[in-house]
Amino acid sequence: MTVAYPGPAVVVEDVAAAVEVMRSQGLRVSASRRVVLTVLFAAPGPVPAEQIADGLGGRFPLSDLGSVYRNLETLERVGLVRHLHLGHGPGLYAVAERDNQEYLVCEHCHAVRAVSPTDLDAVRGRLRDDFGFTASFGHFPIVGRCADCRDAPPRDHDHGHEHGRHA
Amino acid sequence: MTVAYPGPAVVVEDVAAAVEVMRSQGLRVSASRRVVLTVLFAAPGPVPAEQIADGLGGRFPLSDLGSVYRNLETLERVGLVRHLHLGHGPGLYAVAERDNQEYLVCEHCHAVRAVSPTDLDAVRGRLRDDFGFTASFGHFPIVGRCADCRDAPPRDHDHGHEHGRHA
DNA sequence: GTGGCACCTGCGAATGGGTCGCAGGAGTCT
DNA sequence: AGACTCCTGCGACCCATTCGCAGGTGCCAC
Repeated sequence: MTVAYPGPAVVVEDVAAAVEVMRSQGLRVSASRRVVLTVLFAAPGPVPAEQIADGLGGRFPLSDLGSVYRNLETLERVGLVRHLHLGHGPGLYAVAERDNQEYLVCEHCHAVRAVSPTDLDAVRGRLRDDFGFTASFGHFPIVGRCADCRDAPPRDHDHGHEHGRHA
Repeated sequence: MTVAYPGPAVVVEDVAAAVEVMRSQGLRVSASRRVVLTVLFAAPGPVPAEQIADGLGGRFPLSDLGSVYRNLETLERVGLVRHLHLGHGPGLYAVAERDNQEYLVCEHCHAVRAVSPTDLDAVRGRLRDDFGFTASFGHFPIVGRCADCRDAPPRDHDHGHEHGRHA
């Protein structure tokens, strides 16, 4: 990880278009990079690296987790991929264009709600007005209680093994 | 970690008072638990477990990191301690009463700004109004750009090895 | 003040997520 | 087709944290 210069998100809507971007950036188009992109496009939301290495349930076998991480980093550097951290648990990766969203995560039921950045502008505005701080909830989401769990008793407030369903 | 039932924060202002709470909870007051508390009270802000095991620069030598983790968990369960995650990097621990704060972390210069929960009520209010979501920024802070770094170019957006100074 | 028993400690090994170095393999350009 | 890199797979490694176990110790009762 540690993406030195995460480029601005590049908009592509399929693997072929992503491959074009890769070529235009001087990156080689290898089989494993195609698989990484294929899995990311096929996934319903952000997925952990290990799931990418599994090749979407064995349909696209990929051998090496280390290479997956390197490819994710490379693809993130050119802006095709992004990653985020939902609480604890492994980092999650997604196609940048398809996932330029910000997240609200319920610490109780682990539900994940994706919202478009503009929906959070009012919140961001308050933070800027009150603290001169410009928040971004893409990489580290907002954690708290969703409406359903507002009054639920505390349970445990650590580990994020379960990746809540997306709303 | 994985605190099963993090009790409500217990308010104590020194090690002696914390020891009282421990006794009242049926916990044994061991030397190493005293050291953990002493270090936490002496620290200027949240500190990683390893720094606790170091015993505040060797002044209070503690042998075993594993025991430190176990004690932190135990003390957190009774509400004397809490922990949080500032970006990447190890978890940070603090005396619950002294640190019932919420945090804003700059992803660029890693500065950490502690604010009292009430100062974020307006922000929380917007989130509740707009999404029915009750946010808490104590365990996972708000990440973004502080005023100084608002217009700085992107640099890297991962790893939090440096624990920014507190504001 | 001395047992005794459960709890706590220290140690070491293990786990999970992620990175790195290296040697060989495969895109790409000509 | 050749050559030059980059990319891959493998294994070792790192860090933060957890776990199992055997032995030590705080605390309560007598």
